[in-house]
Amino acid sequence: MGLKIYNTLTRKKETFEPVHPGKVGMYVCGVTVYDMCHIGHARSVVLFDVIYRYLLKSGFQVTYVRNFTDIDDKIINRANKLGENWKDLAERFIKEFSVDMDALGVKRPTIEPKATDHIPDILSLISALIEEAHAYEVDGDVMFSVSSFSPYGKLSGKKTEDLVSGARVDVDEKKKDPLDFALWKAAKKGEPFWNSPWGPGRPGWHIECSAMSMRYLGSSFDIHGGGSDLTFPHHENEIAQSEAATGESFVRFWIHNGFVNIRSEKMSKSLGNVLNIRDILKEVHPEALRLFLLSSHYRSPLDFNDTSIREASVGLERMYSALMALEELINAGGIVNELPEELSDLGSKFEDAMDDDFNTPKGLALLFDASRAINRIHAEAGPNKDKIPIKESLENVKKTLLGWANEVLGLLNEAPEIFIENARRSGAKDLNITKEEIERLVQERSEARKAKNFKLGDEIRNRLLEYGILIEDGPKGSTWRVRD
RNA sequence: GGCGGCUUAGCCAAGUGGUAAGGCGACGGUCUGCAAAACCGUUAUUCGGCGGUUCAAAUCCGCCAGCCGCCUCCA
Repeated sequence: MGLKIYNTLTRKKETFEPVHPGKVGMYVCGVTVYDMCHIGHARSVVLFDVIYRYLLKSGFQVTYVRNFTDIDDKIINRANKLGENWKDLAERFIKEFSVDMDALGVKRPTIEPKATDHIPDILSLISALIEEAHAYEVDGDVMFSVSSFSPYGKLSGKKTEDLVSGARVDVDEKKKDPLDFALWKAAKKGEPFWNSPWGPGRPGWHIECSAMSMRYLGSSFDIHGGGSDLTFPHHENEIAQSEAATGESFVRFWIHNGFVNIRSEKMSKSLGNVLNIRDILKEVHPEALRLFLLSSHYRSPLDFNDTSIREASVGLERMYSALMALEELINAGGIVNELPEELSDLGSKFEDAMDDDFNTPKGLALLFDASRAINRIHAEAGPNKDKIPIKESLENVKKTLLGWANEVLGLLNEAPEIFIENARRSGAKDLNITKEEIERLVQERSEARKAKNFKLGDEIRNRLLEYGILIEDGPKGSTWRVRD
């Protein structure tokens, strides 16, 4: 069928064909490292992680570049405020970022370049732009001349006339045109700087991404991604800088993800509702967060609230529970030759879903369909081997299921029985009763029940319930879990 | 003001011309001493409203209503 991707540049789904057959160059705007990462960052990173994983699974040789912006006004301001060296601050948050990404099960990109490691690339790119009269120097600053690049606005769909009349563009004495933007900023007193042909200073925000992406992927590459807010001005400016400098088409496919809202409100520092990844993961399993982030289409807005994240956790448990049932069926082995459609077609249907602009909600629906089919076999077969498919085909189902759920979506990494056990016991440390005491009471109740003393058994069950402990009686005896 | 997007069951959410995926919840059932958990089943004659195009529309076009994003640092 072939991969189709919605391209912001053309506003259409287009068939994906890389510049060099079999190889993909992908650049995604990373984070400015001045604070902890929030759930909005998580959405973007997880989306492109899934895209990266899918391209790899499709057989492409992928060079995936995700940068760190480690020099910027926000970093300098924060460092000054905290009395910390700006470089130390940036390094500190790069480490924190990596901790969060590892926790989220995000695959490391091929290259994670830092802006400050690429000053020579940035300088030569700026020099080229000045030579071609696409940029000019004023008092140690270098500005890009927007009017020198006629396609300006092609990504965001903006017309330069509209932008000029929109009164929100800063008027700056140094700019020949209000739309011009800084490529190089002259250092103010006490600010970090690098030497340049225009004096000491530091790179503007947009130029670093042009420099780093072209450094690793060439002047024309396949995919560039980021949050939808970066479309303008950041990505628009990247196109202008890069294409003005090289005369080549910069990027084939622009992919932008939608925003995460918090309880129907925009997440912002002023509203005080910014949710850090670190804090969320104290309450929520990382895979549940991934499932949540992938449960609606990547371009749609996504609302984070107690219900939505709870649903994701429950859904994940459902998948693990089916995986456990599948493993039991494999161990039992059977004689049935055919598989239900939900299991035999899983691979090709999942691929179709992903090929259709990375339709992860549809993919998840297929995984739930497969889960139900597995559970149905499990429930109907019982101990009868004549109702269970043969071992080999069940093993193929598991391979396919994990091939997509695990390799591509980054879910179902754990052994199911361990996952389910942990999910049941999570939060036990916050209770007013020790684990040993719980175990003792459960044991006491089991003995009472064995003696048909159900009155005492129920009494103990109620007592434990007051502590927030639920008893579950199964064929292998009684177990307990923390009530939600 | 300019540009773009969205509106599908109680809630979340796929579906861009061929007659409504999936999840949560709710309800019914299996299991159980009774529960719980798990599992199974049921749950939109209809896609914001009104017109139009078509053999056929949630899907295309027009108008109206409501919501949202970007235009300024932002994933």
